[in-house]
Amino acid sequence: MNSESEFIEFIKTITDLPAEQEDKFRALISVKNINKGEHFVRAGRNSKTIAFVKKGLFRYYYTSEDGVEFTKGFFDVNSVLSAYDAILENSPAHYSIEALEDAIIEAVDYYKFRQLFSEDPCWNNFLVALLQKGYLAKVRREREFLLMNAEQRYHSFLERYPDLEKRVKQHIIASYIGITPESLSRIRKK
Amino acid sequence: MNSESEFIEFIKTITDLPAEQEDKFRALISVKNINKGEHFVRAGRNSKTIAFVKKGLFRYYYTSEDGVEFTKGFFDVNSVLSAYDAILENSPAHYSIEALEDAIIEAVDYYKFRQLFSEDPCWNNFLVALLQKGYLAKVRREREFLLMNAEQRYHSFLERYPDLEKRVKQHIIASYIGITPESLSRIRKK
DNA sequence: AAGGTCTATTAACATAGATCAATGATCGCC
DNA sequence: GGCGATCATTGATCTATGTTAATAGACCTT
Repeated sequence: MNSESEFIEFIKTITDLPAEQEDKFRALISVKNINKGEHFVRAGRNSKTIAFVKKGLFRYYYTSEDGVEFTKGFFDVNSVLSAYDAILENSPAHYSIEALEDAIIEAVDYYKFRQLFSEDPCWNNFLVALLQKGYLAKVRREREFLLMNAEQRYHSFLERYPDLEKRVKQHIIASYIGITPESLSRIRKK
Repeated sequence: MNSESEFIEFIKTITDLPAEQEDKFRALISVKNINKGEHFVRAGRNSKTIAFVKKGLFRYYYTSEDGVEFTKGFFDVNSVLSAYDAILENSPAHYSIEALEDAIIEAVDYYKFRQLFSEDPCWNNFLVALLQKGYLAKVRREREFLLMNAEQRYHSFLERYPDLEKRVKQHIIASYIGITPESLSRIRKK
């Protein structure tokens, strides 16, 4: 009997997964704990792993030259993590991925995963679905930066991530919205 | 003898294209002229066409509630145009796509194109490549909005689109950077 | 070439959000 | 349960960019 994999369950919600491919994929998975404050990816390092979040919460963030952090996004349970652009370009990641809560992930080496691609079209289907989701999220975010002021972006954050306001510190939310913690404090007072 | 298609040549630079698929795809293409100022996609309308730019220059732009335009991006010769998020969601486009110069495109109905997908994996390869490119562009742009001020974003624009400064009006460049034409004028004076 | 319509520049003022600094509130830890 | 460290709030300024408005230049069109 095989061990359970939530990653595989997740993939099955997106595409048909032949039993053979399922087994091959399962062999690539290793389960890892990441404690709050630890990193899955660090800016400046090459990365070659993708992972599925079984438990916990992550954020992606940039660090500017003068050390200020800017949060790109939040990834809760049932998300796929990766420094995908860095993997594709085989270059150091521009950003870091940090656990905001104690987490458990299922990690897979991208290059080993990539080898499955030519064996069955299900993987391309899966990748297309992931990319489309990521693309839609970025398009939405771009629209927000172009069209909205800080207060509107805060409300958009609340709508999109209704439970994160309690789970995430103010200064991290502020860095997601693109303002200072002081400004966010003032906006919230209203 | 078949007519030339730059769209097909472009696809061949990305993936192997079996002769049978090439013929089927060619049958879907219709060549169209779009004059400067005319639209390929209009915000608020459903769209179901993708197109390849043979000649000319396009921009994607949002229009805010109070009628102000914000340019998402520029698409020169050898680019693929589509309101892809709107097509995926089968919903009205949030943005418009306008010709900034007299243009010639090769247009293809997305749903007819989509029917080819199950016939050969080359189409998924092609789609993954397009999505990755789009995704990388959005990631870069998000980073710029989070980390850079207006002047830095202007210089980033100049690096990325070296020849567009001459071809595109100031107020459109300003709307891409996310500032007013007046502010851009001041930045350029330096 | 004159007139009209876009487009770009410039200046004066307004404002959102940043910065700096001080004070309070929370939270983990011995 | 107290103490230091982190985090949030608040107030006083500062600055980048927006707004408004006026002018000047560019580009058509007849």
